[in-house]
Amino acid sequence: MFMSANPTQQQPITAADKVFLQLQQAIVEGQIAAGSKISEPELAKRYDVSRATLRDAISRLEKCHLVERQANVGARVVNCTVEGLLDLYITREALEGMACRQAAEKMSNEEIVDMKAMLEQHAKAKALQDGIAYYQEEGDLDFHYKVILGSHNQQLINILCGQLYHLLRMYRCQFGMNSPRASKAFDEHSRIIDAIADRDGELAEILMRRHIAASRKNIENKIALMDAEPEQSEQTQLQLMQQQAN
Amino acid sequence: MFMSANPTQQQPITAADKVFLQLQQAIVEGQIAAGSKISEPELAKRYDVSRATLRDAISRLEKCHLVERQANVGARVVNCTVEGLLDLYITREALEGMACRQAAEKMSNEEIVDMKAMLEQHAKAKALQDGIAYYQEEGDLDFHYKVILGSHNQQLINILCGQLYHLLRMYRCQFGMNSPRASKAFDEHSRIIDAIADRDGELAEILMRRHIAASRKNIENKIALMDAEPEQSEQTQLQLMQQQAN
DNA sequence: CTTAATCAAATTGTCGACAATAATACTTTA
DNA sequence: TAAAGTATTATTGTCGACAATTTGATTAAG
Repeated sequence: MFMSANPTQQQPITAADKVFLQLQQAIVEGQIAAGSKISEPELAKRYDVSRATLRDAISRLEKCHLVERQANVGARVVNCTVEGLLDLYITREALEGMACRQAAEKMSNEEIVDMKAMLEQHAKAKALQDGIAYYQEEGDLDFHYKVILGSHNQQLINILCGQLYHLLRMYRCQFGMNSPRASKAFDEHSRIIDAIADRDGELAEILMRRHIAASRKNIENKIALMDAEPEQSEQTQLQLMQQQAN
Repeated sequence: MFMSANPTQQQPITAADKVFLQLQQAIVEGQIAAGSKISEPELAKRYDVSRATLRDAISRLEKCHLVERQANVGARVVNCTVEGLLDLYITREALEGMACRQAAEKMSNEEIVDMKAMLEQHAKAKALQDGIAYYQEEGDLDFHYKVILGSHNQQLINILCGQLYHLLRMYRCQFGMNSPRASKAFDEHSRIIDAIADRDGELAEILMRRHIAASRKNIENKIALMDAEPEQSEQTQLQLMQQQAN
């Protein structure tokens, strides 16, 4: 099967690392509800660490924009709003577009060969009609991840892989995005790699921006559709947003 | 005179806030040397706070990419390399370009009027031949700051104002960038505002990207020039990069 | 003399307790 | 009864001390 390495997950060294990773997963998957307050004493007891260690973990969650802290008040998990999701996609369009342009200029030939091989595997899985869910989730992230790394721009890599990546995962989990655009997305990925292989940075950026903008417009359409039929509750609306973005 | 509000500087509430702001300034201005190790016991004594408080301050410095921490080893101030500077400008080009596009779509008419008024003041100061240094430094940052806020995109605002802004200031201080492009930059600012006022997001993005790319190419030219005359020391080379970027 | 191993010192990670601030419950007053 | 003020409780911010790890210095072996 695919090697589904979580791009940003480094193995934990210290105790605060472990708590950070556990909290991160709990927040991304919604076990700790979006918008809920984080109680330091409670979580310190639950994870069996001191408050100092827990605070260290929380400060790292702040770095990935998963929680927001207020002085003398405490930390809250961010709440997933439609505006926040659109803001995130706009930001990704800018950053990943530029990363793609840089990748076309800076990737080594080996890296390009590796990426083509990865896409071949995706194609096989797709043809075999199995592992599609896998491709839809991890496979898509892997592709974007490799392009970002290919930029060889530490600033872009830090922001995209270190910060926005986990927030994106959170939105995908909480809004239940299942991506029926899988086959279309695969073709788009393919053309992007071609542009990179041709060392055509300008085209590579345009294609990546379109690729991400298409997902965003998909979401916007769903929103507009929901606004036209306002008999649904807000909660149901969010659940209806399943099967859409990639 | 101008109201030179530091865009991102919120007034300190807690002790860790004060230490954070002092350390931030010290690092940006080079009083704490780039690349140097941060000794927790030493700085805790110097600023007369406990190590826990100091560690909290350091974790916030990490968020602005001013220091990098390694488990069980400690924190170091980032070192200012030419590659890092170019990476930063590339990232700004992507993010501020998109912010400018969004600003053209989302800014209120009042905001646009305010920004035009600000540019008028810059023009007066420029005509009067005084305050030019001011315009070159704070004025330029104020312009970019207003455009970023105008995007009304919290993600872009957080990344640009909360993180990259201070790193950019650090590079400007340490490389002594004085921006002789002031008058040219002023014209570019002017055209960007026109595009925003016309609600032409596509043009606004293109102009902002060119504006930032021009500064980057200016830097790259200096580098190439220095590589052609390699008799200078690396330290001297960095100092020679004065008078260039905006 | 160089390299490896061992030991000592310093630094980082973690903990529990106290102080300061915010949130809640209660009382008092109009 | 409603509103404002006060007191109580709980949470966050800060501190000093101990444990674990790294760094360097010293010694031993090749």
